[in-house]
Amino acid sequence: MDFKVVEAKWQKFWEEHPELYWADDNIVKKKKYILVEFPYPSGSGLHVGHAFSFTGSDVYARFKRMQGYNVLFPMGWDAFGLPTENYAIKTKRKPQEVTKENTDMFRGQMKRLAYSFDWGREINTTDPNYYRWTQWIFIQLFNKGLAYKKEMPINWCPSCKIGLANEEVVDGKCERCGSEVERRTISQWVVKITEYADKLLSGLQKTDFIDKVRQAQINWIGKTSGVTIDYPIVDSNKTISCYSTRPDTNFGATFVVIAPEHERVMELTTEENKTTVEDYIKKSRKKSDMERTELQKEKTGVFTGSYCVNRLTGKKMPIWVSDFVVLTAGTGVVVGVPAHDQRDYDFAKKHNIEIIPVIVPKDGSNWDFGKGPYLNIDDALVTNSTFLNGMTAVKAKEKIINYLEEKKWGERSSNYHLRDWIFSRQHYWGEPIPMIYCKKDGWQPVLEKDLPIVLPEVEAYEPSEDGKSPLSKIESFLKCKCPICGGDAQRETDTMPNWAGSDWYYMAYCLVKKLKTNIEANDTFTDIFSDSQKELKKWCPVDVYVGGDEHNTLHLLYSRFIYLFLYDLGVLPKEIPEPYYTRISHGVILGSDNQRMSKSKGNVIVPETVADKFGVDVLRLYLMFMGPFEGTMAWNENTLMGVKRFLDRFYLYIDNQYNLNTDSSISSKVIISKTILGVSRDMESFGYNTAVAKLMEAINTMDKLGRSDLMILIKLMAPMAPYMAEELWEKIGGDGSVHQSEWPVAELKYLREDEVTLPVAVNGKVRGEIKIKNDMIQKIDEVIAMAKSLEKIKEWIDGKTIIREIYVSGKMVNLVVKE
RNA sequence: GCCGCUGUGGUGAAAUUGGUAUACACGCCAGACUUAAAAUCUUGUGGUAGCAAUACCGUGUGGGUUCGAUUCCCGCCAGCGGCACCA
Repeated sequence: MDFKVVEAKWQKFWEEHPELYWADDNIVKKKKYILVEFPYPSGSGLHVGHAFSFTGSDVYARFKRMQGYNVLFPMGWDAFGLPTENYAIKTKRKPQEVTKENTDMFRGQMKRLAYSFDWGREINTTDPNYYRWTQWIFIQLFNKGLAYKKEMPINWCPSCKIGLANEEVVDGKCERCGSEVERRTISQWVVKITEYADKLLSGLQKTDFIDKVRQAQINWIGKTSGVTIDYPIVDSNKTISCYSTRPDTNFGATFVVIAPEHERVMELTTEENKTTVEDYIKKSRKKSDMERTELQKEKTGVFTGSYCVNRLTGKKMPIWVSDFVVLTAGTGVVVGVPAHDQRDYDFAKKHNIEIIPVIVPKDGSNWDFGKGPYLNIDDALVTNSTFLNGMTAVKAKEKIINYLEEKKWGERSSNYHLRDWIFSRQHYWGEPIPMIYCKKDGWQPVLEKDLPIVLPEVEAYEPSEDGKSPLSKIESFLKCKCPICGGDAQRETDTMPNWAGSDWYYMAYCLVKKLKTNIEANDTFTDIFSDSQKELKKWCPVDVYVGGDEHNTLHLLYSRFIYLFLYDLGVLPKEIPEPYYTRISHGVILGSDNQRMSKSKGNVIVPETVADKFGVDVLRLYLMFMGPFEGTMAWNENTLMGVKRFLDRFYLYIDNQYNLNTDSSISSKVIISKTILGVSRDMESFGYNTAVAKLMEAINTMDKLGRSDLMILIKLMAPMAPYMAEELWEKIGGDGSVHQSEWPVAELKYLREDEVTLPVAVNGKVRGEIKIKNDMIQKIDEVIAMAKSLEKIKEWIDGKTIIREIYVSGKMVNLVVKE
């Protein structure tokens, strides 16, 4: 088979028949929404990771279509982002143009690799018709009080010249470029995702994510529960609040520590400590997050001069400042119980603070507090704590929280690892945040009729040292009128983070036809949403969401949040509380040296090159055969050659007999039925490696087949090798496109074998086998008698006593003997 | 430290979820075709012993449950991924 000729032929055919892969909004048929993460269209084209996940998803989509589902399998472009902006700056071109080129390239490559996307639903996050919706969503967040402007210390990447979300900082370095991140204080838009922490947590129960993903989400949200305790400040009528998950140890509290960035630090600092505290704050501000965590053994800190009172014991506790306390965790102030917390212990030791044990081992043994804190919770009893004495730590925690609440000294509360979401980016190539600042009216959202706020075409997009967005230098963009008073006002010049466009793209695919609807005077976006209930109800939730592990926390959480928010807003169908039903995480392909592919290592495999050399079908089949879909596996040219051999053999096998007038032999019929069953089951669970193995086995063991069974084989092959299947389907005279043919169903009569081979074991070790007719399966005594009469078995049981005879119906016989 | 995952031939990996361990593929050995090579095809291929039938051992490791464990339970070892001074 000359794959180049065949590919060209069918590519043309598919191009002329896009309806093959259209999802139908109107037809009454069971639906399947199969979503694969849309790519960032970089200048280097589709890489092998894309090819892998797209092929896996495509095989599933084709399989489901053939099974009679109305399949929605869309594709689009997550096209805002720094690489394009940087590239545009370097080449002095417009990001819009560069994006257009890149998406054209990606689309072409995808079509060549035969992905059966519904191209009628293509979306692009940089299309103003798309991002006006992204902007509209932001306005809804603002209107509900979930988006607010705040002076915030941010993670600043000096190389990208951009503020980064906490999530984008890895090991104190910029996730993209690897430069050391600095701290800067900038006024930023922040989205209160924390308000949805509990809903994001409980909503997980309505999904069927794989455990790994579910756990990742739970850990990321990181809910703990405890109590916020107010400690009165000495010589003041104020209090200071600390969050604690271990109030059961609170009788042992001896000091309080406040984070250096905390707004109340100076208020607590007495005159004589002012200079030392100020010095300390300055020093710790200079430290990057990296340094702060690197130096974790050394618990530095200074005394503020103030004290507060532990009302449980009446003890005066000194208030210290230390950068081991994280401002954004809890209240940013920590109560120190050195006897039962490693960090508190280290701090107390260093600064000579009293250590009071209040938890002891249950078994009465002595703990040497000179060596370290006692951290055990399970086998511990409370002591030295008046009314808590003798209780287990768990019981004491409940009791003390109730007590503190009664006394109004504290309040039961929860804390989350999840942080509010910094939404501002000081860059050009992103969605403009649709807000206006008026001196008189403050921050106001852009009126719906004025959406989208389109990115102006600019000459220079370089980010600047002052950290301001390039848009701030464009007068015509900056200046505007206040939507309330009509007076002079200024536009927000920050743009949105990359996540914004991908937060709701799976919904956009459903209502793609309405995305461009004109907003008339009386129309609103909400109206269009309401008008789209039919489409949303039709397709959502996403049945299978295929993506990479790297998006299991952030993207998945952000987009779930946006969905839950819009759901509460009432614009989404009531019966669909979560956007994604299942999540499949695809594996990673390493270079042939078992290392991550990278240009510097020279181990990059380009899918197009492989397709040029061996054909698309070989590439696709090989990707599916490499190993389990979720696994990490290395590229191996030898295995690829094996797959090529198989495809050649498969083609010849059909080509040699499709016009012979033979009938299938019974044994071949049996193999065909088993293969149908096995391949279908494997495809259902993304077990493509074993699906291919079963097809290989079939070809290896089968003799001549009749026409209808050859057609079945072609169909089974169609999702993975779409070109060859289409070619063979035409040869054999099948109707239309093989991809619209019906998925075969195994014939039960061939699956029912009339003879079963049973292994016979003695003491669990297989020593022989018997063949029994089907109607014998239930006859226990006869089967066991047969087993015992086997010559080979006799050798093992003669002269011994059979103490047990086990017959697992239709499975095996086991005889337990004793000397 | 916390959470999650993985460990099976020379290699990538299977095993219908407790019932013949190593399917399928690569690699390797031998053979056929060829002047030769490549390609293709055929046979063999977990280890040890044996000419052989066969026997014993064998799924990281040590225990346990069971007639029977790659599969379930407990401990350990190694590796991978994520989070981490979160109070």
